[in-house]
Amino acid sequence: MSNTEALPLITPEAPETAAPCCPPLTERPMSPEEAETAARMFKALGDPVRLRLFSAVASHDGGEACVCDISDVGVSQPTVSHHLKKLKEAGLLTSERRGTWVYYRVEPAVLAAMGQLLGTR
Amino acid sequence: MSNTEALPLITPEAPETAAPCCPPLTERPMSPEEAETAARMFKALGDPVRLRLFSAVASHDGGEACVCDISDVGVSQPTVSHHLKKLKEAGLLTSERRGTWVYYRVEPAVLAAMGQLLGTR
DNA sequence: ATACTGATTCGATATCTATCGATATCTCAA
DNA sequence: TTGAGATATCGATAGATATCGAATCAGTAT
Repeated sequence: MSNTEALPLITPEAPETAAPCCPPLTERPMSPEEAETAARMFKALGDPVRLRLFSAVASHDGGEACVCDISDVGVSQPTVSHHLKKLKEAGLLTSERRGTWVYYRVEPAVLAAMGQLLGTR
Repeated sequence: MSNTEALPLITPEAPETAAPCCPPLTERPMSPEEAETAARMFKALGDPVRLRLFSAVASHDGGEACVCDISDVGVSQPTVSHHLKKLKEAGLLTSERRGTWVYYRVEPAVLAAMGQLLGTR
């Protein structure tokens, strides 16, 4: 098993039309379901190593980075791989193999969705 | 006895001038220190129960809520208290006792800081 | 094929965390 | 002072998670 399924923070079929998962945190109390969905994202970014990996990808030229470009975060290579998988499972990153290397990129609608959640505008 | 110190996402002395902890995630790779600080926040919101509690406080009239107003999240009273403490330790909430009740409110600079982190604008 | 490099998966482990019931603390009122 | 209601702390526990080395898989080049 372990099919690394992206969890639907935003509708995976049509990321352009991306309806964010939830209204702003401050608008009304979140429902249990909304909280479950949104917490997955926050949790994924709730580890320093993952946050650095995510930031490294997000800030990299062309909006994508090879694992080899970002692995220098002070943990072993399997651990890097583990964290990237978590970010992928949370729907924050996507990956694609091109030849020898695997490239990760930020799922664009996600940042917008999180921003909306925080009520920033 | 465990003084529940707020961690400095923003400078605690002068929340009005609040310099956020970090530049946008997408601007450059975060440093280990920045990641450590920011991850604490995300981690605090990375639990569904905590997210609901936070949202309940944030959306409550007057920007604050008594524990009794928000405890209906499906877990025991000690667990609610535990989660509120975590949110406080992460610098997301503050609390004040008024008579019999304890009121929690959102640390206002925090939402802005998180928004900035996500690069939403 | 064989060898080499990059990346993921596996299996083990130590630590962390969410949860609970019981208990303690605090405040007000009788 | 005694009692009751609201929160917080304590102690225990089951489950999650970050981490590693070893093994494996996937491509490329020799």
